[in-house]
Amino acid sequence: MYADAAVHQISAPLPATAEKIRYSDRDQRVSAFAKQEMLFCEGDKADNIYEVVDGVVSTYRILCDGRRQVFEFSYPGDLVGLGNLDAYPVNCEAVTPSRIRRIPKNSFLKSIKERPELGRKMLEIAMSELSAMQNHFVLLGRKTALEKIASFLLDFARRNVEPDARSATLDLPMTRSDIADYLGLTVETVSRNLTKLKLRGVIDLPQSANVVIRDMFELEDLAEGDEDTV
Amino acid sequence: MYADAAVHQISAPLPATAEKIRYSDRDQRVSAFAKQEMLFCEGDKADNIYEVVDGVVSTYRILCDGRRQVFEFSYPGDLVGLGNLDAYPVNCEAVTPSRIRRIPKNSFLKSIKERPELGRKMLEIAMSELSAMQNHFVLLGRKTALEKIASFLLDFARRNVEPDARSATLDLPMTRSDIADYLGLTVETVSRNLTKLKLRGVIDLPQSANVVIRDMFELEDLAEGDEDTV
DNA sequence: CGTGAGGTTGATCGCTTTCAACGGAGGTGG
DNA sequence: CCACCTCCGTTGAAAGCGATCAACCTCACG
Repeated sequence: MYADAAVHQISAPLPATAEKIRYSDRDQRVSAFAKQEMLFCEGDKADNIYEVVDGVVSTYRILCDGRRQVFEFSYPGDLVGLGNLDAYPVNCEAVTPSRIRRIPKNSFLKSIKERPELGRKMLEIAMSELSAMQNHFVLLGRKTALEKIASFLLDFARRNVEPDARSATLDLPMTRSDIADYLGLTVETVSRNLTKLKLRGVIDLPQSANVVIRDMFELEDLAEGDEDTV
Repeated sequence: MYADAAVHQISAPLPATAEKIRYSDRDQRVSAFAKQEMLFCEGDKADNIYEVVDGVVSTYRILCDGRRQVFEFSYPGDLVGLGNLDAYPVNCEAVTPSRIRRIPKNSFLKSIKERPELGRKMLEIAMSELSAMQNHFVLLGRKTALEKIASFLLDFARRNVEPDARSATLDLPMTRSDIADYLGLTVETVSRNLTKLKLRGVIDLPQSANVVIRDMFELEDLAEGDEDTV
């Protein structure tokens, strides 16, 4: 459902790239992670890069007093753990039971060195990652709680349904706490604003993990703060 | 002062790279921009990349209702306008009078294609950019106003003074409004918290653009929210 | 059936925003 | 050269949004 790689091109142009990376021992390196199991921790030696084969993982950092910021959710085809530091600067854990391919950083770098076009592809990916992050800066810095929730649902919907759909059914793999820490809110505020959207008739919430977007366009308006005409 | 390229290695490993890019018409492409003059606007055709030779520029986006989010300040040696989109997704304007080198995107891409090691260098830069952005996510999503201000001053100080200095004098090139929009605050809140830091004796404010950090370590504590022991 | 984690809702608090007034610095024109 | 004006920054008062604290609900699981 949410992990449907087939409809996952928009914000994750990685599959094509990842597919080009062929290792002799490629499939032995895929292993399973339970929900909430760590792929790696902040400070661990950054020897590997990970490709999400199936499931969802989150990347986050925790401040000394417990505050947490989730940086991104990664979906099948996405790579995590990339970076030029010796140690991972972030934590990474499975949000759902996942299958993850471990790619030794050395061989990854070697591949890039051997095939410049691969490096350019990676650069392209990094760039589009950068521009995707700009949207999130706007969200964190300038949007209200309601706008954040609307934007989040919309982003999630866009990777799972055809672009011009007017409605959508989503199965959110992450908890309210994950969402809150991704949007810079508390769980209570996330919950309250989901309820608010439901009362306004923009979405439906058959179950807590199941969101039905009734009107995509209205949600888009709310996400941009265009108005409050509901 | 703030534009001292010599002490500008930490967050901008670009000079070395930029220096490797030699064009026959290299110096003809440097032009001057007045304060607040736009280098390019959101939606403009992204034909050029710009290197800050001297001065400071800001990159930002504005929502339809006027809310603004500044993504970054770029300093001498930094490149702006990179990206794989046809149109710039952001606005870019000079914060101070600046000298800017325009680099046609074509020739830039050609250079990368011709010299793979340049592409790898760029990838490295993009990566470290990504990890720098993570710090800003934490700041925007989880830090209080005081922590944001402290973090901002600290970041700015780190690019202008030797790493182990206990105090520092800064000349902030940007306005309170720029700072506010960078930190996701209002000008009033920025002003109030600078005053608060001053009253606590952590900083001094001889003039509004001039900040003296009296105790770097204390500022670091405040930036991380370690405590409020002042 | 009991238990515990995740989710929702209510009441209250407090930080940041908003609205408003004022002060100072720089620039322009009389 | 000075008066004026405008922009930027600061400060005060009040409002509002999201956080906090707390209770309760729901559901999966042992």
